[in-house]
Order: sequence, then structure tokens, then C-alpha cells
Amino acid sequence: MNFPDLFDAFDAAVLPPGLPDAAVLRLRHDTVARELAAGEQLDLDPGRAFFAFLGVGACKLAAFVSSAREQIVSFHFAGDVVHVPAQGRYGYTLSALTDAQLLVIPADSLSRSGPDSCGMLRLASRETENALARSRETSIILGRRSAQERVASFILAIWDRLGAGSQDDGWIDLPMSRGEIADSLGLTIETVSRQFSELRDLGLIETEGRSALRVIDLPGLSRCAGQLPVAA
Amino acid sequence: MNFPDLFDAFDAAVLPPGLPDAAVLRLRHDTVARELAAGEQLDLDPGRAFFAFLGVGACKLAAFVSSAREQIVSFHFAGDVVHVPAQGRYGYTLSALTDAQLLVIPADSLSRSGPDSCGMLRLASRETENALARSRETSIILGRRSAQERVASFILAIWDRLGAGSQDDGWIDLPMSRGEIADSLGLTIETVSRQFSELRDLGLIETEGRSALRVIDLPGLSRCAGQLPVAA
DNA sequence: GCGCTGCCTTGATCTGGATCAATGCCCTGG
DNA sequence: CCAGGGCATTGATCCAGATCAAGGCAGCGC
Repeated sequence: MNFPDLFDAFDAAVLPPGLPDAAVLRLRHDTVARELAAGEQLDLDPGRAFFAFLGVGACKLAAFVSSAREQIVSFHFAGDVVHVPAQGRYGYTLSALTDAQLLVIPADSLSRSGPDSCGMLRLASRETENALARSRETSIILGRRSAQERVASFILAIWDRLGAGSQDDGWIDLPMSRGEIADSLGLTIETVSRQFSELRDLGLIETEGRSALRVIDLPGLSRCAGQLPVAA
Repeated sequence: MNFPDLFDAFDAAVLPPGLPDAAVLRLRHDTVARELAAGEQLDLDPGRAFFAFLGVGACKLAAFVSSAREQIVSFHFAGDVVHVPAQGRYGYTLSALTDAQLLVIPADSLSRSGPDSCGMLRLASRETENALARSRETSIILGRRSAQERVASFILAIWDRLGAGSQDDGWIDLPMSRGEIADSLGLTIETVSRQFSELRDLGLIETEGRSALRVIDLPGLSRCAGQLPVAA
């Protein structure tokens, strides 16, 4: 996929319809394509915020807490828009879990003044709001839930995201390691592994090798995740 | 404080300068003042997102996780703009810790279309981004840090927020209970209490009664807040 | 002032998940 | 096809923080 194709995908999937051509052209001008190999990290000016549109592959957004282990803020997949904040108390990095292709858009390019830029601003606002909602859910999971609930929630989230349009047989491939899962859930590798085993023994999921996963009993898994019906 | 005074304070502290009068007037029209007694919760349409400008008092934004304890997402003080999300997987409530006066602004009122509304959109975007940064820091604290680090971080944050323009003697009054602190840090009341005692025994803070607090050794407290068990 | 009610503190014990310590199993490169 | 390295699983032990259980202390109504 080259820049024009990536930008077209971005335009079709994310940009609101009816934007003035001039605004789209200026955005296109400010946007840069990047290709990352698995494990590689995106090198950006840490003093500025960015949005990244992930056309192909999977990524993680992580905060450097200290030289110890990192805290993974979120995982992202093809079609996602990722908000990469400027460095504040912590520095953030976006790195590829698999080979990935993405567009990098400076946040201030979306909010640049101009009578035609309202649509862009609305886009930025919406994406930031999405990121906020995800982040608050993460906080809730990290604050209040047991290891099993965390792992079950994680599997459900990945399943939602990757299992929906998946292959006939329902198997999905986890692009992240156990260590990365642990870093996103505030657990250790060993605990994550034990919980995978336990959910397997309970007959809720199947695993094969390091990364293949299948959900057998979705309602059962939801129950393990401690999810209440949204109505209250 | 009545509505005009509150709105003036909001205008002066938050609204970007140079907004067209028409936009400000429309915003003023969509905005409602509310007064809450300590402990009272703000009753809003759960299906819509809001911003709240807190003119006077202190509030907490909490998510209902289960019928058990809630997870407190953030604390807010006079002058803050709070982002109250629409109900998603979890429901959120804003409640007063002390008697409070606030303005309630529907989020979609800031993003309403119109050539004059860019400034409003930029405002919404900025406030959402602030909320996102805070939320991600919360995630990091909840994911990776010990009880002592959490409590020390909490005290530092409150101190930053309330201690700066404080009385001559440097004492501040915590508007929230130990239980609420615990709910925001993902700990229990007892653990929070023990950590307060320990930080006191270490000579880093002083306490008096239930809510009076003074920081004695700011660098020492920062050290307590930052260290990971196995840092290098 | 007196007792009541709710927080808060402190102590004792329990336990879920971290840590330490072996293996085991893919995956790659020769 | 084999060897080696890195991730994953599994088991044993430990410990930070939860839970259980008393008191203690401020604020309030009477």
C-alpha cells in the first residue's frame, strides 16, 4: 500500500463526508506515511501530539514509566485512529506488533484555524473522545478487577475487534506476546499465562501454540469478565 | 454566585478570547447553572455527554462498576472543566464533595455546526484532551504502582491543586473521605489510612483530624511517589 | 454534657498475585 | 533435521494488600 491508497482508505473510513476539497488537500499535505516492521517503534517529535491512522497491521501505545516495565495504554488494529499525546509527565511511544503501515497526522494540523476546518476539528474531537472513553474503561479494569476478570475482558475486547470479520473457523491470531498482555493489564506474564490455562480448563476458550485463540463460550467468558448488562 | 457571575467566571477563565458574540450568546443559552449540596449527585441525561464548569466547590466523577464499590475517575476543584461522558459500558455520575456551584453545558452544544463555532470546538477538543491525559496517568498509576506510591502521588496531586494558593500556614483541607481516596486509587480504606500513617511517621507529611493535611518534605514525597519496587 | 453515629485508625490474619525456579515448546537458522 | 534461543507454561514460595475485627475520635442531636 502506498501513500495515495492509504490516504484514500483514511478518507473513506474516517474523514466526514462533505469536507471542502481545500481542507482535505491541506490535510493530505501535512500527512506522512510510515511503514514499520514488527517491533519497530515510531519516531516522532515527543513535544507534539499526533494522530496516527493505522491502515495495515497492529500497534501498541505505551508509556515509559521508568526503566522498569512499561505500561501499555492501548492496542490498535487496522482502521483505528490512535491518539499519540505529546510528552507530559510520561513519554509515549507507538510501536508495531506486526508489520504495519500508517499515516501520521500532526494534531495541530487538524485544529489549524480557518473557516473550512470545522469538520477537521470535529474529527479530532471525536477521536480524542473515543480515546478518552477507552482510557477510562482501562482505569476501571485496572482499579477494581481480579486477574481473571482482566484477562477475560482482554480476550473479549480482542475478540470483538478481531473475531468479528474473521476466518470461517473462528480462530484468531493474537499479535501481542503474553508479556505485552501483562503490561496492558497490570499483571505479570505468569499470571496471564495461568489465567489463559484456567479459562481453557473451564472450556471457555481454546488455544493453540503461542498465538492462536478461539472463544468457545462467549456468554461464559462475559460472565468471567464480570460484565453487567448495560441497563441498570 | 448566580448564573451571570458563574458564566462570567467561565468566560474569563476558559473561553478563548475573540469568540463572536453570537457564539457566546448561543452557548450561554444552552448552559444551565446547578447548585449541589455536599454529597448530592448531578442528575443528567445519561445518554448525552456534558461538560461541567465547576465555579465553586469540589466534585468527583465516578463510574458505577457494580453494586459494590465505585471507581472514582477523577477529582475536580473550582475552575476545572469536567468531561462527563455519555453512558457506554459504564454509567458515570458527577457528585459534589462539598457544596458546589457549576455550569452544565451539553457537549453537542460546543460542536454544533456553524462557521462561528470553531472556537467552541477547539475548546471542546482541548478539554477532552486534558481529560485524556489525566485519565492515562491514572491508568499508569493503577497499573504499575504500589500502595505507598499511589497515596504519595495522590497527595502530591492534591497539593499541586489545592496547596498552591493556600493559606499562609500551608495546611489544606481534603474535601474527600478516605473511602473516596481509596476508590480513586484502587485500594481499600484501611490501606490508605495505613499509608497516611506511614508517610506521617516518615516525617513527610503532617495530619490533623480527618481532613487537615500539610506536606513537610516535598522532595521526599516525590521520591516516594516515583519509585518502582525494582527500579534502576 | 452525653450518648449516638460514622468515619478513621490500628492490629491480626488470610490470600491473590508476584516472585523465584524449572522445564517445555515454537521458531529460526544452519 | 538438528541445535539454540526466546517465549510460554507450570510449580513452589513469598508478601503486599485485602479482609476481618476491635477500638478511638470528631461531630451532632438531644
